[in-house]
Amino acid sequence: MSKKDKILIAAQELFARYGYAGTTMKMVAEQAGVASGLVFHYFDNKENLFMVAGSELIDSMIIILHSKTIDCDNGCEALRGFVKAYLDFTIENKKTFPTIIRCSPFSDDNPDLDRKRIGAKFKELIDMIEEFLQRGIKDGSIISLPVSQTAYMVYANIIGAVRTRFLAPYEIPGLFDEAIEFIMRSVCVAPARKI
Amino acid sequence: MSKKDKILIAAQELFARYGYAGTTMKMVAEQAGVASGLVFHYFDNKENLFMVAGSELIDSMIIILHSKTIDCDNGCEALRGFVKAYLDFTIENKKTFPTIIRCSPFSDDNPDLDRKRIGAKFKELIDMIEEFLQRGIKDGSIISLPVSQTAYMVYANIIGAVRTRFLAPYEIPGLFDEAIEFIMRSVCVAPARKI
Amino acid sequence: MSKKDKILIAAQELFARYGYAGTTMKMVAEQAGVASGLVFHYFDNKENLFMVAGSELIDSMIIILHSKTIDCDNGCEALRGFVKAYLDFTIENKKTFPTIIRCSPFSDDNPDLDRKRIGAKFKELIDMIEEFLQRGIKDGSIISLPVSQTAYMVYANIIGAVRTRFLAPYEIPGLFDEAIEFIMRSVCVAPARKI
Amino acid sequence: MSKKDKILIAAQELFARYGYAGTTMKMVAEQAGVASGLVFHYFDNKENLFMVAGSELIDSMIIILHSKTIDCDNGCEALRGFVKAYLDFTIENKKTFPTIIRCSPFSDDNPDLDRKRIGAKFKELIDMIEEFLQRGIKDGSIISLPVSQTAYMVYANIIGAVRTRFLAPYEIPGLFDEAIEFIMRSVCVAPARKI
DNA sequence: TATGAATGAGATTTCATTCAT
DNA sequence: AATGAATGAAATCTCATTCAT
Repeated sequence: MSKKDKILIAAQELFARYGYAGTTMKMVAEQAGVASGLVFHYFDNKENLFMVAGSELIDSMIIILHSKTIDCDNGCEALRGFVKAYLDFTIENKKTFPTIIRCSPFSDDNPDLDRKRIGAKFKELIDMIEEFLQRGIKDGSIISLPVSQTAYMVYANIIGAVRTRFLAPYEIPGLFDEAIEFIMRSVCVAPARKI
Repeated sequence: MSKKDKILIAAQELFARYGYAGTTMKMVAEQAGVASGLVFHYFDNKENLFMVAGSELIDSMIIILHSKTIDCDNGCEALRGFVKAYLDFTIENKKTFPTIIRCSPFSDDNPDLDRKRIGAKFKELIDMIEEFLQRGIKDGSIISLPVSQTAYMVYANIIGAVRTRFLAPYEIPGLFDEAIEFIMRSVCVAPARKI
Repeated sequence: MSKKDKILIAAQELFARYGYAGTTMKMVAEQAGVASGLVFHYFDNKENLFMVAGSELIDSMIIILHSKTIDCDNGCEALRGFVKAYLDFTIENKKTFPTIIRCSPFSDDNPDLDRKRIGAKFKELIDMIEEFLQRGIKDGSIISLPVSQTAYMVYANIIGAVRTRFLAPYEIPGLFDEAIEFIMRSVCVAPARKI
Repeated sequence: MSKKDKILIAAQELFARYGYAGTTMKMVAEQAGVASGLVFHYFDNKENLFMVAGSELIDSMIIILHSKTIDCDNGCEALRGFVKAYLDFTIENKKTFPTIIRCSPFSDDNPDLDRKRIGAKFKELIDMIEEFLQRGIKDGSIISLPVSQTAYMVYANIIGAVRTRFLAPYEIPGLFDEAIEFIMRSVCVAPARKI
């Protein structure tokens, strides 16, 4: 692995564990096994390193989310696939995922950071949800509802579930499964409820 | 107002706007119009000031939430009352509310902070939700569901909605109203759906 | 006991345990059970409090040393009595005695302090020793030696023994007894050695 | 000279003159002609700087003491050589030597400091004295006496003499010479007394 | 590309001291 | 005599960043 990659991975893990302010450039250099100057050589400054570290994680997540929702039968199934894939991704990347939490526009970590670039990527996720909702309403698998606000609420559910699991000290078995059901119940035309 | 109170209010506003790391003790002292030493005289250190600032806000919120849910007809209505009162509170205290976000156990701001004391207060909120769910299931206003996980998910919805409104750069009209409907649809026995 | 006395005793104990820099005026006030302002009311400032605390201890020691050496048969016995009384005093006042160590001109604690007044009292001790030596040389109980330098060396022995016992982490049984013998051997005409 | 060395020398001189509390890291940086951050870069914190400054001085002293006592004819001569070399060292290093006084376990400067590491080095000195005494008793140059306690007392003499010279405001010509004689008289089999 | 010495602004915290009551 | 709120200078320490090599 190149030293540049080592730095990026170190940054992703450290920002995940210690937050933006709690992570120093020296810590990143040490964990990556390089001189501190090299971190600046490749990433210019701390904010940029943080944003690149986050971007890179989100990009890989977005690719997976697309692939997991590409061939779903209807809007409701696509939505379920999206939520499940998202939550699975957080578990599979539990050492680095909190960095995504922290660099998202929903973060409370360092409000001074310029999250425009990353904000756009998160918008992409919201747009995917909106699209699924729209499709579901059309194909009859999702009830009639205001798509824009609901898309944010679906995403808000994911945010909340992920934060509860990753940040809060509460241990709740089956939380992620229940998160999916919670959303489905709210937006999908439940089979049992169909006359 | 006493200087101690001035310090606390300054802290609540500054932590809300700039986060934990972004707020300095000097900023607090200046905004409160006191010497920096006085901040330490009353609050010992930055972490304690942050926790006291957060605690005090949560306490006042909890009192309101209790009063707004005390005489609801059934579990579903109590739950709706709780969620609405919570969201209303955030709007009425928009200058200071983000401090609650930041000192909550769901925060990603400074993972090193000892949030035990405050975590207990948040647990109280979760417990209120759980109790409403239980009551609703018994009185037939809420569908049968796993109360513990669902309580967390209801709270996760609130967290997500509040974060979207307070932290994210997205402007979504009617988001809070929709948040209430989203939750109600997921857990309540909707009149339209009865038989 | 008057509050003024309580403050003085608190100061003597705290300076003994934590040194000049390690003791704060607030600590003194707390241990004495008074408001911090009162410490300043009675003692003006920290340096003065330290000096008064030390002076008072030395004064009481000097009185004892005089009384214990007043009726010795010869110079050698007077010297022995002095050294023994000094060492005994340190043991009987072990909670406060280190304050004498710290405010003495032989201290390395805070070289900026003005020790003139206290230096004079220590000179009194050196003078006592010198007098005993002189008497002993005259009455034949002490060998011929340069009294001035030797007086300092006798005192140096006491200083060293006391520091070893009170400050160093070494536990040496019988050190004080041996200190007396060490001095006696060096300056007295030992009975066994008399032809 | 490297900047690291400059810092160490500045520290040794300043701690010697102003004590631990009286020396600030800024003073050290200024005297060394470097930025304050560099002092922390190399020595982490004030306590460590103090201990390293002291250690380094003691190490060089121990080497000299060994070399000056290596080929003495008997225990008494070795002891005399040790004491003389010790006192000479303090004079030759009078600008820095008080730092050794202050970081020794016999110091009253800042009782909170962790002197374990340095205490071990001082124990080495005590052990040297004990060895000389033992040798002297065996070879007949030193009288029969309890070696352990006496070793401490010999060292106590050195401590006392050095403190009187370096810290006290008393000017006593010939004090160090007399210190040697004082010790010799107390422990050695004086030629004149033989037979 | 790679190192790590070097900088210096700025943060937290401490604490002697003052002063109104 | 007694309190403790209030001040503010100064100390320790951190850390992003630069730069010579």
